[in-house]
Amino acid sequence: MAERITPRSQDYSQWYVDIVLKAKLADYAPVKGCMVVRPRGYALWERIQSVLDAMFKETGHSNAYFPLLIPESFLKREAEHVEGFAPELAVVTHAGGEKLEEPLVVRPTSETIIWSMYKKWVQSYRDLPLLINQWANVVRWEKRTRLFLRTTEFLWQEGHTAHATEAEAAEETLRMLGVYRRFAEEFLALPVLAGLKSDSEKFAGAVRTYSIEGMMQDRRALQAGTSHFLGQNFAKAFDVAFQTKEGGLDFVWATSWGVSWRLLGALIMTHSDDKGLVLPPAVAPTEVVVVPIYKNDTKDKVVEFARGFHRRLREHLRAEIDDDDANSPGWKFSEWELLGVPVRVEVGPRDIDAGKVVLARRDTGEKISVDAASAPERIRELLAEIQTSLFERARSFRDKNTFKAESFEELKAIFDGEGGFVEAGWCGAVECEAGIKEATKATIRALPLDSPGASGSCVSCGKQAVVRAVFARAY
RNA sequence: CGGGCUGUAGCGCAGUUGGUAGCGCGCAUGGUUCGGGACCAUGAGGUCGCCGGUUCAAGCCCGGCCAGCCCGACCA
Repeated sequence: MAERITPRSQDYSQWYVDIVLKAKLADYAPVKGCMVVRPRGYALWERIQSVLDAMFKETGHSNAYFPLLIPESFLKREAEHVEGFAPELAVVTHAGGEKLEEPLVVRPTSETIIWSMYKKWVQSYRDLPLLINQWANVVRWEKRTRLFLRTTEFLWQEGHTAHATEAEAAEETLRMLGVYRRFAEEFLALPVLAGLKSDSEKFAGAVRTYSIEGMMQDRRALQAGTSHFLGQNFAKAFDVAFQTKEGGLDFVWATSWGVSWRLLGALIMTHSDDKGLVLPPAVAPTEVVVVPIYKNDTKDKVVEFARGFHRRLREHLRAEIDDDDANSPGWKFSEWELLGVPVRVEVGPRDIDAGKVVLARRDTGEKISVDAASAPERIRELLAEIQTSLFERARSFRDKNTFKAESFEELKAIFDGEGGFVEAGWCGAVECEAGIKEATKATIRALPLDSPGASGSCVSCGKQAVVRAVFARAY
């Protein structure tokens, strides 16, 4: 039977859920809000991990691991931090058959336990910088969950760095934002807007929060990664001071930054279509699949050829072959499209006789017949083309749906319509930000880093703007 | 935490005025097929979300509970 995917035009949310379930990326777990990542989804996460991890190492970071359970009192040391996270904590009160003296919080993020350790490890400027990342699971008891985008438990990485100077920490914050941006654009083919968060959107306990924001196909924004400049907030809360080179005593300057498996949600909602998943080749666990097409009398010849061809492909590519007898070629075509494999090779008796194979692109559906001998090279070119083309397509969609608004009426009109990213002047007042959210459901996604700065008047109150802000409805 | 919807085979669903459960897909076996989701035959698979009530009899009626998803407010 056709595994029907709800079309995007009919119900975008349901389309997203259908893709996740039917492309076998994940499934609902028995616990509310929790999700099982299936092998096809986990393979994607592993690709993300391996590339990002290499980028972190290149920028001087090392991996470590801190415990899942955090003494409840640690969370309370930083006032804003506890206020921000308290409502969504899972707390262990009993263990080993007894009530615990002090409840243990299942980490919603690891700043507090990490800074409690940094206190032991940092005495001198010679101990700095401390550049540590961890790959971990965290738990946040969210009211409303969505596969990959917001689950009760999720996998992520969190970098936590300690520096001797404010400037160095500020530089680190932006460096890692840059790493995220480059990773999103070059690897995931996601064009992202990099910028500063407004105070109301910043991380609980941060001085400044930066993020990268992608535009999904429904024109809503998705925060795809964050990098926080924490100032000396956590150093003060955990009393992490060090001897400076000059002999003085100073609190350490900090950053933290993270991306989660939410990136998979961003990938899906940016590139996929009504036939299923569409993956950028760089992230696709399988880059190319070979589908032999045969009748009874040609089966041996075709399968043998296809297997040989597959072996050649495997020398340089992540290649699979689907020579399962149970399904027809048409069924296989649809199935591999659903699973998002970027290039499909079709090999039948006609092709073999002509010394050709057919290459089918997942992103455009286009098919070309090429010489079998040069096909592996042609496939590699095609994969590169697909990678570029997906990025360009997404960027062009985003640019087409990015607007400037000079007045509240203009801004409102855009969000009364299809929405998108709207750049507008902002005076910096929380009342104006809240008023716009009230009227349009759009929030400030970012104050763009490459923005020309203040110009014109605030889109809400009309006073002199201090920054240009990008508004959008967000996930 | 509000609003909506839904719990019946692995999945999607039907089940009439209450009468003791069925369809499609999938799955298993065998055979025929195979260039865009093939077909035939045979077969396996169910404490109808849970508890209680009404009744000779409950998937269906009544009461309560639980769970899940989707939509909002809050968040990666």
